Amino acid sequence: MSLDHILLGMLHEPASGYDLKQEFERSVRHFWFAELSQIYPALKRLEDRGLLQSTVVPSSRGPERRVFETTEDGTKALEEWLRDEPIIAQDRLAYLAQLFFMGKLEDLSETEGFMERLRGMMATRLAILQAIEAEWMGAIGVAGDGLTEIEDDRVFHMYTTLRMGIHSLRSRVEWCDETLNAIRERRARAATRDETEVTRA
Amino acid sequence: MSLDHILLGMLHEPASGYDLKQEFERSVRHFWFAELSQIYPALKRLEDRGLLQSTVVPSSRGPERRVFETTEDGTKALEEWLRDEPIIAQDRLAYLAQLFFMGKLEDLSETEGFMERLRGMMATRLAILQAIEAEWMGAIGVAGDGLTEIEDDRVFHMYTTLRMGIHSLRSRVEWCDETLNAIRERRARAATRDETEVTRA
DNA sequence: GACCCCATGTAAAGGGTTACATGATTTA
DNA sequence: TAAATCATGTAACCCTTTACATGGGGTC
Repeated sequence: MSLDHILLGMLHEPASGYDLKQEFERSVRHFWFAELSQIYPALKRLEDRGLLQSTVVPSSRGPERRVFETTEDGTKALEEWLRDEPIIAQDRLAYLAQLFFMGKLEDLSETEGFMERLRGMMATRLAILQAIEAEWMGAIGVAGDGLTEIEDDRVFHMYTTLRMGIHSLRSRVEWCDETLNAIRERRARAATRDETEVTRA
Repeated sequence: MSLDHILLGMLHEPASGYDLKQEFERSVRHFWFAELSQIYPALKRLEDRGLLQSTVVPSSRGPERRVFETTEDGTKALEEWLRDEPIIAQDRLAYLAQLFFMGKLEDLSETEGFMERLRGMMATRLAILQAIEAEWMGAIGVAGDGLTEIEDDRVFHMYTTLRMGIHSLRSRVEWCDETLNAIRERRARAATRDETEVTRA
């Protein structure tokens, strides 16, 4: 299971479930999401299987913390997963399903509105990733091509996943634009046809 | 739930669960996937909720077929869903998670192999979608820009989803290439550095 | 006779979301 | 004193995957 391996990957240094949730939001949010209510039992499972071990430590503020660290078996399991074939899951894109059947509404202005809202959402996400990229590049003091100028190999790997998000969202925005153009052309043509008919009548 | 609505969308004419599975493979496979064992109970649920009704009919070959058709309520439910906001689910891209942590292997050739295999998979999928597009364009006898030349609005809607798949996979392949180039540059640089050190020693 | 396609399902297990419960400390 | 943050969890439900069960008809 991927969540388990992501948790193993994040535990290069000891951390609690709560810490790991923060880390999720900070660093892998663009390709994975997990609720706390999913993380806690996952950590317990991993400990039961001997891939993690935990100790309870008092917290400076708030209740006690259960802090996990990787065992040797945990590291082995992670490396095995990293050497696996690329895991590609089935896409399930509900908004494409909506669009696919939207012809049934027999009103292209519905589709136009839908695509405009979709474009907005995609563009917002793209802007967020680009801001993260800019911030990163600033932090490491890199000006030109991040991919070749990054020193650290670990940072390089992380950065490539951000690049994927940017490529992907850019292509989605482009697709929205292509589609919106086509819709507008179709609507314009339909309007002209109607006018001609009205004039003729 | 989206599966339910996709089934409603597909039932413009009466069909059995088995038929609908074929239809899944034929027409929405690039953005949705469902097992038969998921489709049968889904149809039952929809019938219980009054959005579908079914009749059992004998089959020319094999066992009896349970054929479903939409009710008025079913059509209403579908249209409501179509008028909803675009539904964007959380992406969960396991292969990006693998890549994100792959620096831990401390061997860029592992990453290179991984990215080559990933590129292969993406390119294969892209080729499949492009073949479908070509076939389609041939079938409707359209030569130039499909999006504006398609007559039927329903066909237009379906075609846009195929275009999304093509855009998306093309951008993934491009990202793989960008990443592979960067990896090769890094490896070349590392090799040069090693040589210099060997010469010096 | 073996195998594939037609056709319908159930059952168990895995993975994810939403809601609920609890309670301490810090900040406005 | 109210709200936010720290911190850990459980429970119910929903969706998906995998495995199992059944049996007729046609083809090699």
